[in-house]
Amino acid sequence: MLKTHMCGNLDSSSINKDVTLAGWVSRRRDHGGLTFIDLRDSSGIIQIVLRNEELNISADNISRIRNEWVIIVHGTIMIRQKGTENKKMKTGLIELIAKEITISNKSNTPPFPINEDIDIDELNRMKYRYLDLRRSKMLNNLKLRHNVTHFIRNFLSSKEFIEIETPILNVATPEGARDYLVPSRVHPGKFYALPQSPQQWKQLLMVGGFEKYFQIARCFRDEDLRSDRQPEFTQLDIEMSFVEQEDILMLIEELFTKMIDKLTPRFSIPKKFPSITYNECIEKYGTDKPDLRFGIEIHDLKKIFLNTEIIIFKKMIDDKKRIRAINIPNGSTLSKKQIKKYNEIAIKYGSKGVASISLDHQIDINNPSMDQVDSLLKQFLSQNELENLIQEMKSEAGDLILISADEVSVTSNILSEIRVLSAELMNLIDYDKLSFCFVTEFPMFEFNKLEDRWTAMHHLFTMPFEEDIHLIDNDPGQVRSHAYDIVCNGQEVGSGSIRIHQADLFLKVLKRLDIDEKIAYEQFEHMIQAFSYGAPPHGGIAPGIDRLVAILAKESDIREVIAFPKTKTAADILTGAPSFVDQKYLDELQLSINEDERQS
RNA sequence: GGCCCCGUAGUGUAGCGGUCUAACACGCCACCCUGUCACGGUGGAGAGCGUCGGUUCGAAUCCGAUCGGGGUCGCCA
Repeated sequence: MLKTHMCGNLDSSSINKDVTLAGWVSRRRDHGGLTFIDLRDSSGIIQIVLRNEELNISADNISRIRNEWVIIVHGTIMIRQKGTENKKMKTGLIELIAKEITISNKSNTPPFPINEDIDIDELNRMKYRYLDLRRSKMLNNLKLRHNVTHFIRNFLSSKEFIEIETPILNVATPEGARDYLVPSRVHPGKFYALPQSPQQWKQLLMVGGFEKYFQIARCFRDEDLRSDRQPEFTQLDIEMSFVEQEDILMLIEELFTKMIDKLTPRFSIPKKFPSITYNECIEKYGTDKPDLRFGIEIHDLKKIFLNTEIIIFKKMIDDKKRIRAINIPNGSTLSKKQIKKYNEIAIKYGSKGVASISLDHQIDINNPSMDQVDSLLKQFLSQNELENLIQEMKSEAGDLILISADEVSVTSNILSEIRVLSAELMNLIDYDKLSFCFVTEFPMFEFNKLEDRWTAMHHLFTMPFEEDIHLIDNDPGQVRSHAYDIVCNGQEVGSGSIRIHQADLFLKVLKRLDIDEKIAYEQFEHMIQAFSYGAPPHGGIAPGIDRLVAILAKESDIREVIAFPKTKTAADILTGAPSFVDQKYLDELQLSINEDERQS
């Protein structure tokens, strides 16, 4: 090794030791005959003291050293002179008195500051990602990511799981997300698909008798991106045989609580992760990924407004639509502008708006006076309705009630978004809290309006509730499944299910999904076959590593925990991928490109 | 595919119809400085405002298109 120690690992125990350090110049302070260099390596930063007269290189050469140059320094670790200690630095009690310096490599002036924690344009960061990675934030995030995967591997290994790799080149399947395709040279006209997840492989491993499998697996989905979605992402893929849903959930709960306890103890997490059913979740929070760091639950107001004079509500009830509301504590202090923003949210989801009822801070909650209510509905709202409303919403003086009346899914979208927005505005969120929960009993099927058919909500290997199987043919929307999500702070961090392991049930599901029997046999023959050779009951879960690490790193964008992420258009700025390829490759693959589409 | 936001020296921002041949901070270059740690001091260089077109006597500033980045809805079993 060109160095004997790491900068950040040195402390007072090394005083008077001769060491050789190597790294990058993070900052220099040139005082003429005396120069300080903050030397950075992957472990941290230490101050180097350069005295012209004590060095092997000329004063001229010392003054030429610049940020990000790579230097190797030999010298003695000394305690700092009294009064010159730096409490802000981990190594601030000591310093390296340099005797010999080797300049290993010079550096151009970096395109953005490496030694400051400021926001740089994303495009620039991606173009020079290797420099961005030198910044302490990225270093810490990727270290945390390593710690997470390391912990996972140890934890699952200790529970006798074994890690098995599965193929990247797979057969394309019609269901689910759009596949990334890879053309085959040996089979002209045929394509592999990159895995959306190792779903089928892990089930085949269960049939293969490995009762406990895991893999930290790369997955690919060719869909539009978001700050929490990359075209390639990593999931912790877990599958077990002879398990019930509860076994999987308990395993994940133990893994996550122990991991967070060890790696990021500053977070407070529930000892037990609460479980909530999908239906209850939608009723209370309007979403299947609720943020439970704060209250504000959705209430149904139908019974209060059954005989109302408020025409719009009456109409909604007659049309079998819903009237639902949330109560924002102290929300009467919100500005008109904010209320307008709420209405814009409602319009975004295709509704006309939200009705607001603002309660004065002086109002007597047990005997409310209409004079202390501010609302556009006021003249049609009866005293009785007001009282019932306050009681139902458990409102207090100064609160704001927001009512959305529309189809159930529309009110859910609106109220769930307003709920989170309001909690942020009213400072109801404790950002040191990780409110994990499980959402269970997802519907087996959902109707896809675009394709005019039923699709699998989780995936087509999900086990339906035994007692709901008879509904598959006639009332598929009512079939519950053994599919579950793990949710944290309003984000889905993983989902899983107990799987179908019997061929006949699988065929019944495929039929429901209107997948032609012949095609089904072509696409899934291997699964059907496998199920017919003593497939054990099995199930699993797949937490997303990127999202999990982002949450633990307090990052809102998963790109901040991925070394080389892609842009929103799935491009890699650094390397230029995707790119056009030489005609000879296309010829070999027997592919031709529509020239109209080809631009440079 | 729809909607929205952003694009000014190397970096981060200001300027939002004439006072802008564009300002500030950091960085950069030169010189000075032996205890600094966001070192300090003196001096200096560096952009014509993503691109194209339009409106106007006059455009970083207004309008349109386009490119790039980001957000969001759809989509993401």
